[in-house]
Amino acid sequence: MTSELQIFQDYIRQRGLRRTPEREEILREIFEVHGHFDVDGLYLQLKGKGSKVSKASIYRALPLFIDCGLIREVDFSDGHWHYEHIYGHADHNHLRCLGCGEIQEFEEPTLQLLEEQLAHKYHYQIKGHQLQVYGYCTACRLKDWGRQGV
Amino acid sequence: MTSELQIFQDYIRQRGLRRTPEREEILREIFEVHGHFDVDGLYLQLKGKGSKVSKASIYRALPLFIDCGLIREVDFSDGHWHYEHIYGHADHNHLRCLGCGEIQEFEEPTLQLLEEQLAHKYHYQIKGHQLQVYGYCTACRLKDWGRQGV
DNA sequence: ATGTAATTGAGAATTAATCTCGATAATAAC
DNA sequence: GTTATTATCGAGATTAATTCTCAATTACAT
Repeated sequence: MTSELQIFQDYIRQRGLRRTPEREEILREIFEVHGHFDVDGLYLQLKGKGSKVSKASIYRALPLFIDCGLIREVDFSDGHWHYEHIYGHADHNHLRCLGCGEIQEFEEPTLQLLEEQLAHKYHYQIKGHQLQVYGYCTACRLKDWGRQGV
Repeated sequence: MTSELQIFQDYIRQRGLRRTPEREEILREIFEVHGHFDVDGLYLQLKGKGSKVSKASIYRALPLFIDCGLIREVDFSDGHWHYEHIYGHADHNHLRCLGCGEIQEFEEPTLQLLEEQLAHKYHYQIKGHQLQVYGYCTACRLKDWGRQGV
């Protein structure tokens, strides 16, 4: 059994929830894919493999995976949530092109220090952060003559 | 005339758009309020003052204010966009309590350097960033016994 | 085996945001 | 000032992501 599944099942047991084939199917699919995903894409992928899992179940399962630290929400400011693996992946942030939507991932270890400073200064228990940097990639900068200050 | 209005009118003229009482009303209201706001709150405030401005007009005006650098979108992960002044305010980020929603603002000047590094490394023209740090404030940590790892 | 209560799928409901369209009004040209 | 052009307006319809409802199912404890 993969350790993602193990983590999830420990979480399930600990919370008095139930192991269901649907939840395992969804989790397995998520960890077979690399990179970001969203609800719609995940649903279509599962459907394409003959799965009968409903969107409602996906919407219900994702918060559990988030809660046990396997995945997290990512905001690409395009009207719906995206998600990505946390488990087994180095912490990273996203540089997004406002023109074409391309995503570059980058690491910024100093944010760990920032979290500790903030925890101390404001007496917070920090659970995480989201850093999105946005701008225009070279290709889009050359394309869009109309825009200002480019 | 306030300089926010001046900036907006320069922008309007430059783009061949039109000065309308609705847009000025909305802009004036935004800059009378301090702190964050959202479309619904802004609409109700205007309505409360007897304004006839429609929500559609607010939705249409905000992108203009964003485009000319007066305000920006802020993501509090609660299902809709929030906005805040940029003009006349130091760049800052948000520390949000997952329990009660309290927002602490903090400055982190090193992100300016990070932007420059990213611009160089990935050949991007950086337009801005969003950093949200989230966790639990002292009060919420004491309240929520049920949660884990608190 | 049985009881219970968590979970499911299907579709309705909700909600933020966008779009449509006829009416209005800001600007430019005369 | 008058007129023409067309951006902008308000109201309501539409879209799309997400959540909710509810009856049927099923995981788990006893």
